[in-house]
This record gives sequence, structure tokens and C-alpha cells, in this order.
Amino acid sequence: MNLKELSHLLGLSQTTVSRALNGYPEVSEATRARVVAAAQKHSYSPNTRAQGLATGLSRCIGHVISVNDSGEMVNPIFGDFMAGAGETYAAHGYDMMVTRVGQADEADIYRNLKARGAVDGLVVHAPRKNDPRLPLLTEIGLPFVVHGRSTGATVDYSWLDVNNRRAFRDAAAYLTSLGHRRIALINGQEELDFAIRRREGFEAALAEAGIAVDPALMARGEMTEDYGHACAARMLDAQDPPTAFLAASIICASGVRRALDERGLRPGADVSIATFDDCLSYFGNGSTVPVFTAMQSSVRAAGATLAQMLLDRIDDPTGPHQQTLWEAEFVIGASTDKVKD
Amino acid sequence: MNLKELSHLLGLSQTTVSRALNGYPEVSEATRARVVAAAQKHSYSPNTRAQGLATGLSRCIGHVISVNDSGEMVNPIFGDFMAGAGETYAAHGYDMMVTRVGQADEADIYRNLKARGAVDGLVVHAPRKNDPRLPLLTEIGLPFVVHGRSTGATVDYSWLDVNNRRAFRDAAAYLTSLGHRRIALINGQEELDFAIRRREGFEAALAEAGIAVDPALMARGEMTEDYGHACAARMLDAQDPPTAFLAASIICASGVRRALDERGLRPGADVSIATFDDCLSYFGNGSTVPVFTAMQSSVRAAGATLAQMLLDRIDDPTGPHQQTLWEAEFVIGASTDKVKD
DNA sequence: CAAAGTTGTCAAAGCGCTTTGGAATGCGCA
DNA sequence: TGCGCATTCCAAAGCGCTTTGACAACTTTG
Repeated sequence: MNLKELSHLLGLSQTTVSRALNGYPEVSEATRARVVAAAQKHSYSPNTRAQGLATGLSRCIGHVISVNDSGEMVNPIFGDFMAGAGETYAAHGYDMMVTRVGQADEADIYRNLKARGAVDGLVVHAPRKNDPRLPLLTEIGLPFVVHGRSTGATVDYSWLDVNNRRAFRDAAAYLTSLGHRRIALINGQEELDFAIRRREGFEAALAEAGIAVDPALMARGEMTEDYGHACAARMLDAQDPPTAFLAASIICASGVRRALDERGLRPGADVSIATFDDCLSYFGNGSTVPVFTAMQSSVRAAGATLAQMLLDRIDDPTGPHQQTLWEAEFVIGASTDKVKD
Repeated sequence: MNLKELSHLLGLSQTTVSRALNGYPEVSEATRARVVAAAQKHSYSPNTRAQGLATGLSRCIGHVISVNDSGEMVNPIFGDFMAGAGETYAAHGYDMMVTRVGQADEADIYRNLKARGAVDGLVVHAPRKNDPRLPLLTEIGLPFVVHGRSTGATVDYSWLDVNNRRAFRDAAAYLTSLGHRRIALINGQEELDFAIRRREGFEAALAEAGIAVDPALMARGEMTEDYGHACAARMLDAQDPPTAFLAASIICASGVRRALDERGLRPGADVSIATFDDCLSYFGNGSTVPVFTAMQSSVRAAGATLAQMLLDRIDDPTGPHQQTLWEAEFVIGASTDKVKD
């Protein structure tokens, strides 16, 4: 069923039917009602591609997930982010496209997305320091918003970020206030901007407490459960082990916890763990009392909000950039306690 | 840059340029080389929508993720599955579209996807028993493949599934062989077909060992960490607690483990845990020796294979259906041991 | 009652591509 | 020289939609 057939059926022109369906005022309400009913009855929906060709818009948003060439790590927050963003898109009649890309051909992919007119805009995930994507996208004129920020960016851009520096500073300060002085940071990959900020926050808190940073207590890497476990195991088995851990994600933290359990150490009572919590739907932080002391911020909410920011930007590509900083909520759970001596 | 401009630049007709780029034989190699070079230089890529309109194909695959209306659970395997599928799509020049859908308007969404010509085919996730989507998609003529199977389906269809029944039968049998007789099943939602099969396998193994099933030791629900923890906590605190657990996913299992830890019980030595493992990239099952005794099957590989099956099907929509059953690999880890008495 | 404005509708152009059905060109061969 | 046959290229139609500009058919106004 297409426009032509439908308009024939109704004895109207394609113009009128199109206008009736798209809410233009030049068509009488009686006609509109008749058209809408017929469209419903014959389950007519305009062909996406034809509509896009005619309007010059794709009504589609791109999400480029970069897969680093070495590992084949998929970001665990991806699903929840998409669920949040998808809600917003659906409400505005947008589709959502996902493109996988290695880092080698990164620029090509973005250029291609633009050249093909495949998307009207896109969300930049996992921004790095001096991320080359921001100037690139600005140059080729593809509207975008960034989940996070990029230190050293030479262009202005829209972003939504969590105050990672503050969150980690506060969490580390909380641990020092409990008397901990051997605090380990199990950080994400420090190519990523948020990980840099987290480290800075961590170091600031230590400095404030007059504690020297110990490189042996700072790890960086892909935030898997196994990574959390391996780092914690190594540190706990070393001489002068940490009495507290600061983990980059609840999945990491769960690996840290496993390392404690293996050694007969109880989280909280023996060794403290604090973690960042993205509020993943499949990995909550306990239902009643929080399992982990955590800095939490919903990645799903971030997805929904960023999607809205992007749609706004597509509506008005020359308007001012929206820049939003969320504070993580700090909750105290069962995994931290005064240092044991 | 579009075809018209490019052909003007080259002093050729649009036809010739289009044919040159699409590898048609009617154009001389010299001309083709010249055209390809120019396209490269001006970074020309055909407009997706125009191309689609002309060919009648979208070169896009849909993935519909159903979000159940109550909870807002996102399937943790989603990211890894998409990463696998995306690789295949990219290699064949296909895009990947994600649509979020509640269960209420499910049929509408699928119909709409077809009517709009938004996708050339799609992957059905999380099939249920007698899943209405299979006859629906067959009726509206949208090629699809199913990740899993649907008991009671009235139509023939292509699928790839893991032998869940066998996997859970074997794992349960392994536990009984270790002397366990109080074995708990922490299952997924039993609306989902795979969960039904798992339960059947579990029950079969118990029957073979002459053990009566105890409803108090069988849970079903969304496979979150918290769910695994809550079920295990409840069962362990009851009188006559289980001596072994069979968990539906490694995330669930990790919740079960937490319940053990809280109670000072050691996995393996005190209480055994076996689990299904989807080989998620961010939640491996230990790097050297497996943490959990597990039935493992890579969901990422499933994504890649299913994508290929779908592309085959789109190529030849009337051909025979491909139906593939994978056996999970059973690995023995540190989380199981002889029953303690 | 003619002129001017409103309202509801339409024919046709155009979005950027593919593809059909020719049409030139060059070549060998009679 | 002239004919047939590849080879190489092209003009134009068409994919399904939106949108411009025009036009009837009615109202309103002076």
C-alpha cells in the first residue's frame, strides 16, 4: 500500500492525502478524518526512504560503538544507554542506527555516514582526550552530542557528563575519613576522558589528606569483572596491601569483591570497596541496603536526556550548545567501614 | 557531492558512473578506474535513501528489543550479540537498526517496520512459547531468523539455538554425580522458551537420579544479579537448604555467590554453583581456571552466525530454513565439588 | 454585482539513485 | 565500401514521497 494507491482509493490527489496525514492546515477536517481512517484501515505508513529522499532528512540517529582493535570488549552500559535513548527517539518518530567501528577506519565511517545521508545526527560515545571526532564532525557538519567530555577540545560542542572528578574525590575523601591510607584505584582505560578525571579526583583527595599516591595501587584497563579481580588479587597479595578499593564500575567492583572472598576477607569489615554505579538494569546495587558504597548515576537517564539534546540540536543546528553536568549521588553501603588496624 | 555532480565532473553520464561503481561489466576498466578514483577523491558515497528507493531494498536489518512493561530490564547479552551481528552486517554493507518496543504494541511495530520498508529483515530475540511474532512475520512477509526457538510454532522458520535442555540436564547430572540431592534451579522467566527447556533438562536429570523436584528450590525471574542473590539468600536461610545451585546466567550466578559469601559459605567447598555462561566480553568466567563450573556458548558468535543466516534468507527468501543447534561446552570450574555431609 | 479574499484541492516537479532500452563508436569481414 | 557485431556509453523513466504554484469554488466586501 502506497500513497498513490491510497489516494486513488479515496478519490483524492496524493497531495491532499499527504497533507492530511502530515497535519497541514490546508485540508478540511472532514477530509482529514476520512484520510486518517483509510490509512489506518489499510495500515499505510509512508515509505521511510521515499519520505527521507523527499525531505532530505533520514529521521534516524546514529550510535557508533567503537570496538578497540585488540580486545573485543563491548561496553556493558551500551544496552541501558540505548534503552534510554530509544525511548526518546521513538517518542519523536526517530529510528536508531548502530554502527560498529574499529579505531583504524574511524574517520572514514563518520564521513561515510554523512555522505550517505544515513543519519541526521549522532551520539559520540566514550570520548577520549583531544578526541579527533569532535573537530571532524564539526567540520563535516553532522550534528552530534557527546556522552562525556573531551579535555582539550578545540571546538564547542554539546555534552552531558557526570562530574567524575568530584565523585571520585568525594568517594576517596570518604575513605580517608574512615582512616584508610592505602587506597587502590581500579580505573578504566586512561585514554578515555572520564577515567582521567576520575584519577584526578582520586589524587586530589589523597593530596588533601596528605597521602602520597602509590603507582602500585593504581590500575587502568578495560572494566571487566576479571580485570577488577586480577588487579585486586595482585594488590592484596603484595606486601603492604590496600585497605580500601575505589572501582570504576559495579562490574569491576564485583571482581574486586571476588578477590576478597577468595582470601577470606569480608567487604567492609576487612577491606572497603567503593565504586561508581551506572545503575545498570541487570546489575543493581542491592534492593534494600546498597551492597556497595557507590557514586551512582543512571546511564539510562543519560541516554534519554542526550537523545533529547541531540534532537534539539538537529532542530536548530546553529543554536547554543547544551552542556549538562550531573552530580553522582553518593550512597553509603555495606562495603565500606573504618580501617581495621 | 552526488551522482549528478560527479558525472558532470567526469564528463560521463550518471548511468556510466553508477555502473562503474557498482561493478557492472558494461563499462571499460579504464573508465571504471577513473570513476572510482574520482569517487574516492571527492568522498562520494551514494545516498542511502535514494539507493534504497531505486532498488526497493533498505540494506538494513532490524533488531527489536522488547522491554517488558513492568520492569525496565535490558538484556545484558544485547551488546555482545549486536557486536557479533554487526561484524557480519558491516562485511556485507548492511546497516543495523534497533527498535525498542513494549509488549502491548508489539504487532504494530513489526507491521509498521514492514509497511515503511525500514528493514529488509530482522532478528527475533527472546522467543516465547507459541510466540505470536513468528506467524505474524511470516504472514506479512518480512524475512527473519530467531535467536532461540519457539515451542508450539505453527510455521516453519530459521533459528539458531543452544541445546539448553541438554546443557541443563548434563549440568544437573554432574551435580547429582557429586552426591548433591538438594539442587536449586535459578531460572530465567519461564515465558521465555529457553527457560522452559532448561527447566525440563533440570527435571529430567533429577528424575534420572531418583530425586523428587522441590518447588521451593525452583525460582524463575529476570536474570539480574539481585535476583540471583535474593533467591539464593531465601533458599539458604530456609530449613533444608540446597547444597548446589544451577544458575541461568553468570550474572545471576554472581548474585548467588554473593549470598554464599554473606553467609560465610565458600563456593565449591561448602555449596556448589554451576551456571550457564554466554561468554560476555565484560564478564568472563575467569582467565585461567574457570571461576564457575559452566555450560558455555558465545552469544557473540551466535549473533554473527544468525546475521549470516538472515542475509542468506534475504537473498533467497523461499529457500529452505536453516536450523542450527549448538551444544554448550561444559567446563568444570572451582565452584563445584562433592557434597559436604 | 464585480472585485478581492478564502478555502480545499490538484498537477507536476523534484529528491538521488538504478535500470531499461536504445544509440553511437570502432572493428573485422565480405 | 558497406554490413553486422561487440563494446561502451547515454537519455529517460521510475522508485514513493513532499512541496510549489495554480486553480476552481465559495465568501466576503465595497
